[in-house]
Amino acid sequence: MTVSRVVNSSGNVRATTRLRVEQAMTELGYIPNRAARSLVVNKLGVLALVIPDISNPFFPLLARGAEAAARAAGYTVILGNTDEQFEEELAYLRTVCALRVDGVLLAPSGRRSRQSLELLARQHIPVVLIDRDVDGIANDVVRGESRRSTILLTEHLMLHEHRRIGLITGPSDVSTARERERGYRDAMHEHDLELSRELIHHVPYTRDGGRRAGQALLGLAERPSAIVTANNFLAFGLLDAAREAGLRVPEDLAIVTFDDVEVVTDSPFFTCAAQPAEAMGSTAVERLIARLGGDESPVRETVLYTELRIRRSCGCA
Amino acid sequence: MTVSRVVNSSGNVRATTRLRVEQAMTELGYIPNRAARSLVVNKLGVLALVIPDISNPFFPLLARGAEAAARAAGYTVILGNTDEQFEEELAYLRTVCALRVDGVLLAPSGRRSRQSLELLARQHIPVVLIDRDVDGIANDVVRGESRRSTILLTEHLMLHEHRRIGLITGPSDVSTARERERGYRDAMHEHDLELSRELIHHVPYTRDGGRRAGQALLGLAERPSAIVTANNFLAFGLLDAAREAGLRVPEDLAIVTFDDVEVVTDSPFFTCAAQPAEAMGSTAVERLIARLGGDESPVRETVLYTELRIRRSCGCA
DNA sequence: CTGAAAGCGCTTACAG
DNA sequence: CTGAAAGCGCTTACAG
Repeated sequence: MTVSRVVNSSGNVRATTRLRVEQAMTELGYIPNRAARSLVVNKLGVLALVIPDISNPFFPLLARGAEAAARAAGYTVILGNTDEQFEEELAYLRTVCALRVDGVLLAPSGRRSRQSLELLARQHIPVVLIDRDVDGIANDVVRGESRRSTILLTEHLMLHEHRRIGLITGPSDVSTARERERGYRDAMHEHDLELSRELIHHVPYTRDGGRRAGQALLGLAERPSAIVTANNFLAFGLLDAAREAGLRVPEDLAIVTFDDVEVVTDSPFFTCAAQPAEAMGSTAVERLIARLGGDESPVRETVLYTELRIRRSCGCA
Repeated sequence: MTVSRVVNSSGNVRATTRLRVEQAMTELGYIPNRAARSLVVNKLGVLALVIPDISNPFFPLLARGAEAAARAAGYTVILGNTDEQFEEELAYLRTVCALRVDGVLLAPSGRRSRQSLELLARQHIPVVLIDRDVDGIANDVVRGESRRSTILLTEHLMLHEHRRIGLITGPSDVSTARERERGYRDAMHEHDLELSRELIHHVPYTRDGGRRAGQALLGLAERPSAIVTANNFLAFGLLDAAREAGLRVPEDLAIVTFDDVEVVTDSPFFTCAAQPAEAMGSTAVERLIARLGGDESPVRETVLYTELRIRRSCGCA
């Protein structure tokens, strides 16, 4: 009991007693058991972050932002990777429920993640969605601006006189993929450009997905002179396809994309909409911690704006 | 008690009783509290993975390998990022000790990580070092082969007739940086090439570090015609410096490096020693789980070999 | 200022 | 086959 008071610096302890306790603690290397503590105070001090693809540099950056904000608030983040598989997501969430983490940040794998949210709601574990939203259920979400940014990207291609413009986006299952498609469609429509089905491809958010969609688009009788891709992997895959087809970028094919991966690339090449990944992570943590602190304000959507970075892949000098 | 038997399928329970329990469980959405369980069985089912730089794609890959192996064995991995700061590492490890995780995988920040190992030993938490070793203390370690691979890289440059070859490696604090330096020195010595101090640079494992060291090397009165870098960030930084100096790679400057980041790069450009990051993660987890299972065999060093990938940055067609 | 009692949600060992 | 008792390492509320 007295030890507990010293550890938590709660209540009054005589100075000499405190010293004796502290000395014994360092002597024994005593570290209080937080799992045991959590049993009675109902707080573990741990937040779970669930991301769909750890090999996409966007998510590690987001994780770093989350971690920094969590640490500042005295929380530890545990990270889970789902490889875009709903089953893995659900399994991981069951585990974190069993661990009784205080809250969850979830970048959902897709539409079925609604079940994930239902599980967490039932366990009374607060969640903040991150990067992607889930249909049919209202939940706090922190995400990037997708639609408007894609309009800007598409219009930038039009400035370069492109009129036949293709789109490669992610699975229609994923909110960001749909929003980016919407932005593309809006821009094309707005400027009276042809919006044909063969110009729009939904594929997994992978390099191979981008390559396949690229092959299809570049194999078209009337091939597009420019293509918008919805993330960095898709852009690289498209670049692969262009090379295979013997096309130069941007001379023969202009490309603009979502996401910037400048940390791990040579000289930045892609004109892109760069999402503030770290800020997304930290903002989501702040929202979650507010909920943990008893904030009962209405469900909130926080949209962080992206920055357009003009590089060379669009045809700019 | 009966519920416990059903949950753990231990002991005998009448079929009808079991059914009633199971029904109640799904009805209530009951998920057993693992923290409470751990208090009595002394096992949490959680492994901590501590990495120094989540923004370096090498570590997320390693994390994915660790996660897959852990999941296969029924463990959950929690990930911590230390940003190469020993203080962060120690703080994170204190937390995982307090959480009473079953074991730790540690990619240490440097020499001072010896204290980390001492902390964990004192708490009787098994550790496996990963990627990097720590001096002055014997511990299981799973790492890549650094010295011999660097010899091969350096000799490959010699095949291209280079004789004045520079090295940019990480902090001498970090075992991989030292081993790679050793490989470079051995190769140079073996072939009677000049080994001068001005040709060897120790810098942080960052793009900026690579750039600064590159500026220094390329500013030399007699500048090297080829440079070995000890990781992917250093290689990109050197490329930046080469561009600033108006040098073409590989025509004016040949580069070979450690680590391959093909997932997130355009067409693979760097001739490199590619470490099997995922295998390192999974192998380390297997070692750790063996220790958890009571394996008391002598401390073991597991060295995974790298693959030399010949690309264009060295001057090969 | 200090400590004995009760309880958090589990499991182990024992009794019936 | 089922359940009451004790205990894991803590904290809360109370007594002294």
